[in-house]
Amino acid sequence: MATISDVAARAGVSTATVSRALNGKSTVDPELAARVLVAAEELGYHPNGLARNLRRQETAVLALIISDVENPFFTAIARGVEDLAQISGYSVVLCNSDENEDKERRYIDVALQERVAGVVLSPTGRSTNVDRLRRQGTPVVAVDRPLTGPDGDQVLVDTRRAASDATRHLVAGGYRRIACLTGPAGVRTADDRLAGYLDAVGEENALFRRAEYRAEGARVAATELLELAEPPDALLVANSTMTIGVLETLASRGVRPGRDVGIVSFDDAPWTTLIDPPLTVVAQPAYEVGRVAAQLLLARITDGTRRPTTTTLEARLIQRQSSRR
Amino acid sequence: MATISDVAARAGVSTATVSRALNGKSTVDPELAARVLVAAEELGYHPNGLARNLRRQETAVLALIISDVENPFFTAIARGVEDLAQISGYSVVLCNSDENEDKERRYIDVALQERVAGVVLSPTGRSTNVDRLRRQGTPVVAVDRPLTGPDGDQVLVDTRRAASDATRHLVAGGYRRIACLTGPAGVRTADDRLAGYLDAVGEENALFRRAEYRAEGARVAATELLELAEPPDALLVANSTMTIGVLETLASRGVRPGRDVGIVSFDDAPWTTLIDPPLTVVAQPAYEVGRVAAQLLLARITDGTRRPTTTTLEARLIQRQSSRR
DNA sequence: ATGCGGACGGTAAACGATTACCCGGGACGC
DNA sequence: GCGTCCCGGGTAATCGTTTACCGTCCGCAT
Repeated sequence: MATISDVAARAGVSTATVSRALNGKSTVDPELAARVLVAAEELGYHPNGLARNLRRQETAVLALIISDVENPFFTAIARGVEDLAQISGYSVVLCNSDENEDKERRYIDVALQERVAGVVLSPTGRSTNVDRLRRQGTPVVAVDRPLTGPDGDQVLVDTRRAASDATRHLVAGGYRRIACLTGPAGVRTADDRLAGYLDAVGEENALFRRAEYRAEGARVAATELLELAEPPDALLVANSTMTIGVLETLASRGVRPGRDVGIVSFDDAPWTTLIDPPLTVVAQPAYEVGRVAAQLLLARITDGTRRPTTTTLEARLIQRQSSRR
Repeated sequence: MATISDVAARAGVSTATVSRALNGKSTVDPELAARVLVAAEELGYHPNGLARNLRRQETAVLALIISDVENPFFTAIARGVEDLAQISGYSVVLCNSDENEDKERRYIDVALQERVAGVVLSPTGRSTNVDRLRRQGTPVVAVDRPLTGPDGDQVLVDTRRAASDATRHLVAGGYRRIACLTGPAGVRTADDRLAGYLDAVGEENALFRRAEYRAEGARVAATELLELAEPPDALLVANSTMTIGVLETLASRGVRPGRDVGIVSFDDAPWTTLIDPPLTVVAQPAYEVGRVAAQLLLARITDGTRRPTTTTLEARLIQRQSSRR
């Protein structure tokens, strides 16, 4: 692969001139510049980004570490981050931590090694991993879930309030025994959504189950709830992937969503209007979360001394038919 | 950020020894090695990947360029690629080309600059972009859509045959006027699925529309079809994102899927069993496509002289209720 | 005519790792 | 006892850029 000296030799100039001509940093005689351009073209020269970044001590790459590539909520975030990064000339490396603290750590190691300019991540658990980034001075923005440690930049959704609003909406709709299906303890969004639910129904009426943020776990939990002596007449489900499991379970037991049991689900997945009845959902501004996170990150990259910011975006309850009798 | 010489100084050895101790390439006195490890730990040393890769002339990074991060088919591929890369110690950079040839080119430039070890991509159009990779000797594997140029490695799905099987299934079900909704001309999968459909119904009975591989375009096309003097009694839809648009259109016009108009859709999205009636689909082995592509790519990276391979995987028709009256 | 300043372009020193090469010393064989 | 071999570890070259620094040349002012 052609190097800068090959180009220099071919154009009959020094490597410094080639670099200057190609980067337009300093002024170069137009005739020389033209020769350089021609030579570079002829050789199919592509500057070696590794060498460049090594020398410049900076990279135009952001790492985005999310907990599930197959969850539309996170891919929407990814799109937001990418769109914004793109216009500032940054590329985005997407890493899938799979809710697995080990994988998260490995990817943080990679980010550290590759000296990425910054990291956007949805922290999987106790954020001891993040400290390593901080110690090395790599800017980090947390999305979806807050960091436990001292304050850093983060972009969150007011998910507790959204959960309590959604629950009150069910109460207003006449449901009397509302259950909550949420994610694992320790996952902040899961805990917050449960807390919002409890805010609305009161501790004494609490009926909830926890499961992995997956269809499979939700199936088991939903079955348990339905087999209670006094089964719930409505469900608040903390994530659209779980809702798939829940709806499958209902269908297999002949329980009609909306009529026999009210449903409100987090995440406005594209299919939620297709089922019968259409699903009432809590729409989270995922794309916006991604955009804001990228903005914050870029701002911090250019100015490391900014005060850390926490941005909280509002979710929106979209009322459809699954929460009305 | 600590460098290898900092570690060397602290451990009282040379940088060469640090490198050797940390990489375990050559044998080092255990006592020295221990000192090095301690020093590295104390300094929070992370080797600079840029410098390492520059020197080694290789990176353990693969680029995966796909045309839509929000399409479950592609995220499943991503997962397949990632899982396989992971176990071989490679990281995967995911890039979203958005079916946009310009973005694709930009990302290929990045891949070239960063000297990634290899590229998996779903080519957006005429693959002139790919030639640049080839010229530089970067291994490439195409997924989902073939490369036009001279042969290279690729992993495809026998989508033409799947389309004709699906169409025949509709014919067997008694549908008499079957339409096909496919993607834009020039996108190979779109053309192949149309071709498969034509294989089954014959040119003389052809009734089809093209649209972007998005819900929006599908809405328009579906409306057109339904407003024909002789509207179709069944639809073959080339992609699950389009199917969302189609189902919305049907619902808004009070046309019942399965009963009034049969439906078969490509892609076994998780929600296809939730709607009423459950959707008959052509399940593509997306995860497998990703795995095989990664395998091929890694094989080529280690041995550039292998003969190029085209792997064609079979899709599977899953019969549910939307294709039976 | 001489001096000075500015612009341009070359030389070489970084960046931080890996690794070819070399050197010193201990072990072993003759 | 001496030569040889081997092993461990240090020195320095190297990867391909960018850029600080410096020399040269030209033009202009005195």
